[in-house]
Amino acid sequence: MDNRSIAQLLSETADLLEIGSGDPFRIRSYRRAAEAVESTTVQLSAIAGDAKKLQEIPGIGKGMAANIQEIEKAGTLPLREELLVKYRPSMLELLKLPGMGPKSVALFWEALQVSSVAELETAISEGKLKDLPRFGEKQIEKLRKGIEDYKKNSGRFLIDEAEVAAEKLIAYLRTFPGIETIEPAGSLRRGRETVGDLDILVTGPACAEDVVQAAVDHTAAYPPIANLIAKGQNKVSFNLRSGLQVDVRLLPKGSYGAALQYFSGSKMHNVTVRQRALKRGYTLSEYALARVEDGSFVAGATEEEIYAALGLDWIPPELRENNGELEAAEKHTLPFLIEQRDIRGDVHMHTVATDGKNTIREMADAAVARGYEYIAITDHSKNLAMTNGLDDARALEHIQRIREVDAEMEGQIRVFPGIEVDILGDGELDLSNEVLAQMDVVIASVHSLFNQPEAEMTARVLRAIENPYVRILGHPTGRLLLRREGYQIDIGAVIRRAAELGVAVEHNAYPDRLDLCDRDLRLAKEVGCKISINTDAHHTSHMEKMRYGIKQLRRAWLTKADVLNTLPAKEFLAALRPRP
DNA sequence: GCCGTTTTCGGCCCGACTGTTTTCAGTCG
Repeated sequence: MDNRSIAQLLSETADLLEIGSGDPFRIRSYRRAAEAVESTTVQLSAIAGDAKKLQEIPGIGKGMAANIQEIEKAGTLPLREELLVKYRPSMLELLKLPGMGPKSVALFWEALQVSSVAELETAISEGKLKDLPRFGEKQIEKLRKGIEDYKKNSGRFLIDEAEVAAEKLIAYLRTFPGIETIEPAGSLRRGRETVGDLDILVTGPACAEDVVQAAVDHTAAYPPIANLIAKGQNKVSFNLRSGLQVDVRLLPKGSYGAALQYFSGSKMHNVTVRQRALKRGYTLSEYALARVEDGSFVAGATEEEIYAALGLDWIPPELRENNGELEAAEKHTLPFLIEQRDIRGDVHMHTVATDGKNTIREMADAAVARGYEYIAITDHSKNLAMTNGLDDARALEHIQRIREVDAEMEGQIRVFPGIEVDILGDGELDLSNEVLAQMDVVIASVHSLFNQPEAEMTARVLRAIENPYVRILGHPTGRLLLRREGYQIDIGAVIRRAAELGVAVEHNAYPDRLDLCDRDLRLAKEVGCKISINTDAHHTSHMEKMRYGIKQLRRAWLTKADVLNTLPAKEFLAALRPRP
């Protein structure tokens, strides 16, 4: 089993223990172990036979090593199964609702036998929550809203999860002789932040009509399949254990481009493209572009030849949303979208000084390996007590160490001193201006001010960016995909004011964050607000997540020129808001 | 359940916010 799945089992066990109000410290060690498993670079299945090696991972002791061995052997662990008899698996889903913790799940179960989102919804509409302690009007309304938001997103998966699932399947399919090209289509290819299901298109000699059956059988024999939905002539559909639905289509080379175009969507883009085809006497299907009068073949092997036959430049999948991309493709004015390799630095990251997992030096080395020219170390400030946030004195010491590492790197990379300072309830920052003045990169972030009225929330953030030392606004909307809609904030007003002040707004590239949606990013570009894209890395491996954020920027039509950290080190600093 | 020991058990990042209290529990980061 892969590390991610092991981590998930451990973390679910922690949740269940918490619902059963187990020993809080025992619960914490399950969570810590889950985190450790997730972030270790060692593949656990490779060392599962050796309990000593497992225990070398910090957070894994004797008992947890045994648990992991049991998971490898049996696919689950006894404690979890035991708890799932007592409680219901659907309770884990309840925990995902905003404001729902283990205590509330336990309460609803004991008092009302409510164990799922659907049952909770019914209980609310029947007014059964009213008699429960701690649940007044506001709490109930919050839950109602939370369920609504949850239902909007449920059944969708974060882009990185979908991509990992796609990569594994692709590696498996590649082992079959005669399969040459495999590509994900659908919303994954368009770079949507979440995907509903996975569309994989396959071609090669093995997909020719007369021989495709063997390749179809091979696909249907993919070991991780949890539930085979359908196996047809050239299509296999199934669910993975995560619930993600996958459709694999095996197509002859001649129609591969047409299929890729068709299944990449979006729906509205395709409608417009087909209308255009009809106007020119063609008809476009997932098999080919053909003449209307006699059905004769015009194009189909590649997307390029199809778009070209319609008088269009090839359109990057991220732009296929019927937002003017056809007009631009016709006039040859499609933008040169930003690419991963344009990014020269990641300027929001944490170290062991607060809640990061690596040292300053380790982060710097990892950034060198990625080819970056600079990074900024921006640990938390004291208001985030649980992260061991820095106060003025510690922040000053930390800057000193950052400068030392910067010198150690001897120009291989620049390491800028910075801080992610917290915005307090009154819009003030929790470190002194004297200290902030020492930092190259001051990111002001909202962290813990949920459930404020929108006007209040917006006023606080606007107040915070008036502080002349603030150079970047960190996770400006605070949204967490699939879990919560985000802070209630007038992001338009914030972006406009940031533009006036010269404060950059951050797009957090981490897949469950992806702070700004494409609408916000387009607005930022429109009003001249500077944008910086960062991963908020708490571990060297997190820097990899940059590519998911890049897709969002591309979807918003952004180019290299629109993003601050595509600049070389000196120019980057110079482009930040000038210090007083 | 992990860790670090004064090796055998005690300590384990904690403060802010909210809504419900009438002194606090639950959730969040």
